[in-house]
Amino acid sequence: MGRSPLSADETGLKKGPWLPEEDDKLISYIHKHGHSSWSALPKLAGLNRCGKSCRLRWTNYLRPDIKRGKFSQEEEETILNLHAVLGNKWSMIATHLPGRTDNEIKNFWNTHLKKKLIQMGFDPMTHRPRTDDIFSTLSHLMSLSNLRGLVDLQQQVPFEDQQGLLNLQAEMTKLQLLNYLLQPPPPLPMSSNSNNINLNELNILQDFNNNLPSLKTLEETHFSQNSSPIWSHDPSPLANDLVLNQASSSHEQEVAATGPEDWPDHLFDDSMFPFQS
DNA sequence: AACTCGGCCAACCGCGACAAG
DNA sequence: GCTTGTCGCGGTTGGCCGAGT
Repeated sequence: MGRSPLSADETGLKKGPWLPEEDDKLISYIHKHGHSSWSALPKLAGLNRCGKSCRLRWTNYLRPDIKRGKFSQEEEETILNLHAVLGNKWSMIATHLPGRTDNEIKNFWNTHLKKKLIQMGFDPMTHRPRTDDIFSTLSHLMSLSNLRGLVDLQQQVPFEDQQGLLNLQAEMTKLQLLNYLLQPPPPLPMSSNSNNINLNELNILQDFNNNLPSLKTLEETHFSQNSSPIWSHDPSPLANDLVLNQASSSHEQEVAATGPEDWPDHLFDDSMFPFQS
């Protein structure tokens, strides 16, 4: 894994850091002939490297339009915003940052931005407050509203409070399903060409990201309105759409399209409720 | 001065997508 | 439809370098 310490592999091709002479050969060849075939290029250019290595060296380092130096605040914000929508699609993010390579952005993300988000208490993959924090904050809600203990609990509360309890449970279950569908980072609903994200789908994701109520809002709303459904606060109707969009299989779509009361038991297994154990 | 540690980045690997035969 | 070759992407890591002890 990673860069081999060896200078050449079993095929006799050189590996490891590039020498200035090699760079010169590659640049000179590409300036004269272009790079229509990377696999054929090394031989034609007189390089003892594999085509893959040449392509990487050119695209990540030698290309004339590469911008060097620190990322600006604007670039940093662009990366954060795009990552929130696209996830680890570095090449797609790079298309929005002229002069920056996917590798450079990936490195910047892994060494700076990811740590920054973690320090701020955000999950770097979902850009939401850390899941464990969510669960610790809401655990007291769930202790009042144990989905699997619904019947028992219902028998212990006055009849007039039961509808509120049901509402809360339904909405918490929805939140759980959403969380389930969003983690790991949402698989993008791609069109046939994986490099061309469907703009409508992108807009839905962006809108959802912008409109998803924060945990604080959810909690405040719930406590102020007591038993009102948490998701009724959502100013956007996109939450339900997103659940449907994130459901990649027909079965998931079927589940998402129905109400929590219709969802199958396997959605409520222990893995869905880490805060209960 | 010598050593350790951690951050950073260039470059490698594996894999999936795609095209051609 | 299957196989093979090529390309591009994302994840990973070796090694350099500066800061700290």
